[in-house]
Amino acid sequence: MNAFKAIASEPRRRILNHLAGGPMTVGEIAAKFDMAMPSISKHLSVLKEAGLVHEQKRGQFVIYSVASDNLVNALYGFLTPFCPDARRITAGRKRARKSK
Amino acid sequence: MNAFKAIASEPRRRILNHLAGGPMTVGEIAAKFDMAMPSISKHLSVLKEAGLVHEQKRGQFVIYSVASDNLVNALYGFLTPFCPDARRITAGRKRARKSK
DNA sequence: ATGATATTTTCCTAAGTAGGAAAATAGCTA
DNA sequence: TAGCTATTTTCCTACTTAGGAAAATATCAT
Repeated sequence: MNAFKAIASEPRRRILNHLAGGPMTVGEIAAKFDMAMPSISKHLSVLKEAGLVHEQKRGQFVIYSVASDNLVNALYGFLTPFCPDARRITAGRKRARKSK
Repeated sequence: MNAFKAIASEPRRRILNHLAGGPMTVGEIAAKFDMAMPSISKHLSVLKEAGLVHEQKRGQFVIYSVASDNLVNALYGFLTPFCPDARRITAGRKRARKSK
């Protein structure tokens, strides 16, 4: 159950949540976070290892997407409205989507 | 959301699961795990900090119990039947209860 | 092939964590 | 009080992780 370790990290939870806005490339994700791309890439590989995201190569790009079929993800999505911290992250995502 | 970090550790998930059998003292818990009592005690304090267990002092004993009102715990309980690893842990608990 | 862009890998350092042993604390009982 | 038991705290070592910089890889466009 690596998924628990994967979501134990706040940066990864934020990435996962940002990714919930739809499939996107590593660069698009990195642009939204104050973190170097290699670090983002490593977090993504942890999430992939845990089965929480899917990866699809498109030319030079790698498109990541939430593994919505994953039960843990589903539960986390369900949990979000109830947890202050998770809610804060979600609020940030909505803000980001609007301002785009 | 320290709960995620708390359940990211397999020993803590096992402790939590063992504790689901009912309230018990640190010694009773430690007896079931191949780990020194101080280590168990520290794991319990992490779980308590995360709000996943309750603590009640009874003389020289400290009785711990699952914080069943905690949403994360509830979700973990729900998740158990679906996850191979979680199921293995649960099986261990049932075995332990029967052999008592 | 050359150059440009996207991503990952490698290597490093700083920080966090797990677990044990021994000491400290708390509370019971005589 | 002293002695006993239960638990926690402190201190230590080994291991893991996060994150950045630089190098390597992959793919596209010329």
